[in-house]
Amino acid sequence: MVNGSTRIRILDTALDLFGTRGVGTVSLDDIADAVGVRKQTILYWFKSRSGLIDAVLNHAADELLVVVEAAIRSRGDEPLDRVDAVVCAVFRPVVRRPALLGLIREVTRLDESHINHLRGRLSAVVERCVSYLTSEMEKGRLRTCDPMVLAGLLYSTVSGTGTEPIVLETFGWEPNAAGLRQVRRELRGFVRAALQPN
Amino acid sequence: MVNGSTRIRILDTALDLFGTRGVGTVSLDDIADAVGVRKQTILYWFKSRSGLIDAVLNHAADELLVVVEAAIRSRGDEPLDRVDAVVCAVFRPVVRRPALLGLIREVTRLDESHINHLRGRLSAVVERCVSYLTSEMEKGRLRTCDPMVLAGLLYSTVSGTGTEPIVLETFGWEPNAAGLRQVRRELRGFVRAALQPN
DNA sequence: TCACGTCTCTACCATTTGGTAGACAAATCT
DNA sequence: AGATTTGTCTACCAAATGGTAGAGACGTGA
Repeated sequence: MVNGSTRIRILDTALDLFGTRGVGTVSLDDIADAVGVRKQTILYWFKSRSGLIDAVLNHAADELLVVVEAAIRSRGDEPLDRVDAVVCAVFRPVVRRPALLGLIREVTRLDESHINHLRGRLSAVVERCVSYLTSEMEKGRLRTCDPMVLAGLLYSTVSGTGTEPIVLETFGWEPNAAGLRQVRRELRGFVRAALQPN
Repeated sequence: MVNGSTRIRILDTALDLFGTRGVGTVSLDDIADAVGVRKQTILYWFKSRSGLIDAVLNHAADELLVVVEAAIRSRGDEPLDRVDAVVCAVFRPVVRRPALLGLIREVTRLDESHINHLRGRLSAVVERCVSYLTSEMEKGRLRTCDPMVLAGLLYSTVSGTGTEPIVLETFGWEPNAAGLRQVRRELRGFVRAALQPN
């Protein structure tokens, strides 16, 4: 039998745990317990912890790429609308799968090899975004600035907002569906204002 | 003898390691090695790992509070200039002590007790910021929106920019002094544009 | 000099970690 | 049926972890 189900379950569970608690603090036993299987089963499907991490990063990149690619293509010609669509797209996992952005954010804590692995997977979208911003700036339809850094700033804002509910709570935010919609609305307004051509 | 020097050295080193590599992945032995002392010396100065973490969070909060308080008071009346001053103040540690914001960002990964501890230390500044934004919005000198969420967004943007050099590198940024100045300039322009009243 | 508090050390310990070796059952192939 | 592959398990292991117990070096006050 092509029993991929165990493999997938491990991958999904690992993504959730890595993304919410941090890669470094989650042990194979933790993952195994959550899946309902023994640690050795994980080491059967993935040759080592490090191999599992790479696989999970791939898994996450896949999920993110699909979402973003679709959003980039969607909606009309106006750049503010388009960026808005991407922001919404990236924000969706915040609700549906909070661990996803949390995992991407873990890059900083990973070692060189994993970093490069993830970078390789994401570089295509990143370049797309930067060159899109560049061309729209040249047409004067976005506030003129360094498009590369701007892309980084946008990422930081969206990702930070999505991955740090605890920080938002410190600012007085309430973590429920209504609060989340509110955050998304403000986030969109914020980005729109920051990009408006002058 | 009042030999506080060992204690301070432990605190400083722990802050750096916790902030750059993540709290969960740094062991007492790692810290001890970096300080040039044995693990048991750490456990003499701090009653447990958890106690050390709290002490380090205090240490970080102190450092951050001083910087921010000073910036809030400085400069004239114009809110955009004032926010700009705070952004610059928070950005300074990015250059001088990259671990500082990195540690604050670790909140998400900590457990309830440490979260509350840190929250208690930072709540005063946070409230100050939010009420300041509120009053300036009422006067129509800032773009009107939810001041609480806005504060969170600003934090995410600044902190993310400062703590994720690796992400910025993925976007093509080069990590040197000139690059850093460039990032700061763009960051300030970004925030300014986002806050401009309409 | 002697007693005492301060500070760092060596020597352990129980638990947890990533990983290896190989038994065992079920399914698949010949 | 018999042989082989697939998937999960039990039984280990060496290294690292947070933590305890207590020895010894050092200076200070009586």
